[in-house]
Amino acid sequence: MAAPTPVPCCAPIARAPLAETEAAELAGLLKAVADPVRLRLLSMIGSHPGGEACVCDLTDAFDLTAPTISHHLKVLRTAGLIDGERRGTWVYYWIIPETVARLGALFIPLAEPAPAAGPVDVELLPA
Amino acid sequence: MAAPTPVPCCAPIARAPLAETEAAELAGLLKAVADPVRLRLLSMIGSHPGGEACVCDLTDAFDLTAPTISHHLKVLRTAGLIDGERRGTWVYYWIIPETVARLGALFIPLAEPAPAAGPVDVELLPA
DNA sequence: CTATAATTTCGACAGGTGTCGAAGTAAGGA
DNA sequence: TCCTTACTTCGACACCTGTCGAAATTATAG
Repeated sequence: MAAPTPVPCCAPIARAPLAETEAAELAGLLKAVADPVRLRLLSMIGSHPGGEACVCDLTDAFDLTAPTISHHLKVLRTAGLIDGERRGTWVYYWIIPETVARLGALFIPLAEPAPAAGPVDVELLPA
Repeated sequence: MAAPTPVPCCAPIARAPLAETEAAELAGLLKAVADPVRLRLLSMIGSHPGGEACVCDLTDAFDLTAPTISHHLKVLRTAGLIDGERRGTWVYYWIIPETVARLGALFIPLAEPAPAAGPVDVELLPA
């Protein structure tokens, strides 16, 4: 089974009208990520060697106080985008890839501009 | 040439630390979409037959006044997510798929849960 | 040319959000 | 035990944002 799917067009968000509750939930997730600092935090955590970063590694990269960084990390954590734990003196955070992928899945237009194998005949929209 | 890429792991956002300017720009895009009403508007426009929708079609689906809907449409348009034009009495809007796809590209973890063909050994993160 | 309908712009206001400094908590070291 | 370091919580404040009603704009119909 390689392609039982009817190869639909467009991103999921453009395929069928979003329900009210679903929209509210997704908007919450998006709000968490719709901030330059949090976007960079997420990126720094995810790209850190080992897949996790200590808060001390993150704070120095910003012109912000520790409470502010802590606040942003809390927002990301509450949204389910990262998780973390204290290990001795330091607190480490890591990305929850499932949640990140959920965001991407909303907007991807079906297939990446990747070396897709298969009968991919992507047309984004008839314009 | 089908795959000169070294098959990287993770979503782009988790691959390398986002630059400050890039983060600011992307956050702007995300802010535009981080609202339940705008998310639904985008979805309704994109899924409308013909790929475009009249404002009159959109307004009725919400418990909001026309000025408010107009405001949200303006936010989406300013962000480059939709465009529109007046045709006679009505104003029509349509999605700009490029911009939507750009959002998705940030978060997709490389390959979809699709029947990927190739030496794909996706592990999102070593947890 | 006036009336009517569709949409946008404008001003105003309540509520949400990012930031800080000060204080609190937790762990390690002298 | 007390001090220092790492991080979080708490209050406060400026600013941004979603919403509305009223008025302006654009186009069609009489």
